[in-house]
Amino acid sequence: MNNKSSHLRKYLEPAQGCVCFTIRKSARAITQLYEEALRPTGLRATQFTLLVATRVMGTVTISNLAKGLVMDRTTLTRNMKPLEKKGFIRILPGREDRREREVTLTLAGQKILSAALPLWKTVQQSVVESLGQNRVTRLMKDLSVTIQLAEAE
Amino acid sequence: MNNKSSHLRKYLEPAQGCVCFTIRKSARAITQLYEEALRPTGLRATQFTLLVATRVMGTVTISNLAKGLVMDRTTLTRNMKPLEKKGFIRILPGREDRREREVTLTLAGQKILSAALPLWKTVQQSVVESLGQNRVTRLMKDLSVTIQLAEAE
DNA sequence: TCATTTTATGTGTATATGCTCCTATTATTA
DNA sequence: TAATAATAGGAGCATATACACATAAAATGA
Repeated sequence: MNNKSSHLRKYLEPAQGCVCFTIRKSARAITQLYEEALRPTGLRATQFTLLVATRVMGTVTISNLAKGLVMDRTTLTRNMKPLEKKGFIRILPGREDRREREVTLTLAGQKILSAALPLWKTVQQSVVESLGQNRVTRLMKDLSVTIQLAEAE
Repeated sequence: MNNKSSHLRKYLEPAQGCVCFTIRKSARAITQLYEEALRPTGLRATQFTLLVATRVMGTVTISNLAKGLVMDRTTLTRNMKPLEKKGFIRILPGREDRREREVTLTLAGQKILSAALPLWKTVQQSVVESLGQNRVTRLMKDLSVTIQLAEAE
């Protein structure tokens, strides 16, 4: 046994068994598929998510939206920038509380979202078919528990 | 039913059922836990991963390492920069093939890795305990299948 | 051998991520 | 009510991510 492999055993577990690494790797992998599918719209995976979330939540503040996305508040602010620049969302000062900033989907935002929806549906169905509905359902549940772990902090 | 919610139904599935969104959200959440744990070492989650991978693979080229990590080659090149700057890895031109660049762990890299290992172990065990070993095992398997989906491209 | 192709890598650009420190506004309390 | 605390948000900084394009070197083929 040479010097290189003498203590390798120690590092096989953090290499292969690390929950963080595996989830991050999977995030990179799955993002490839969705971004490939959304490319005709010019939307990134995150951007599609933000538009959908804004659509579902209606007019919403930065912090509330960030909580729902388990995303840092400052990250969300910056992620909104490209969408605002393209005119898909509008950010206005809160009327009741002037500290707040209210995010709203514009008409252009609704249009791009409508265009993106069938593309999302296609790749989503493709992924569900490849993985199998049972595995997807199970995976989503298990990931939800993982997410709650961080939310509990 | 007002105008706002009239077609909301369409967007509940992409909001709650999107595999990409859920995995990415989970990646953000779990990364918080591991980076919090690794903070005393000054290593980010990705950096710890890169050091471990380099340790396990021994001297390795950028492209081969990128394949193993399911990470874009150019992403890996840039991710290596902070580690190189801190002296944890060394990148040298390939001796046989001068196009290649060989990544090696330095002594300082081995030291920081040794220091980080128990911190990783603690947070990993904590996560496994919180999620339950069964769920973790299942989750890792399901995520592996997801990763293979992108590798098949 | 020399032209062509393939391979390994880097750069420019844009977005994604979150921590620390800062300001403005609202809420609380002495 | 005035001082203080709490809250919402932004800016600076560093890292993470990957596509398009460019370069250098090795492999291939006529």
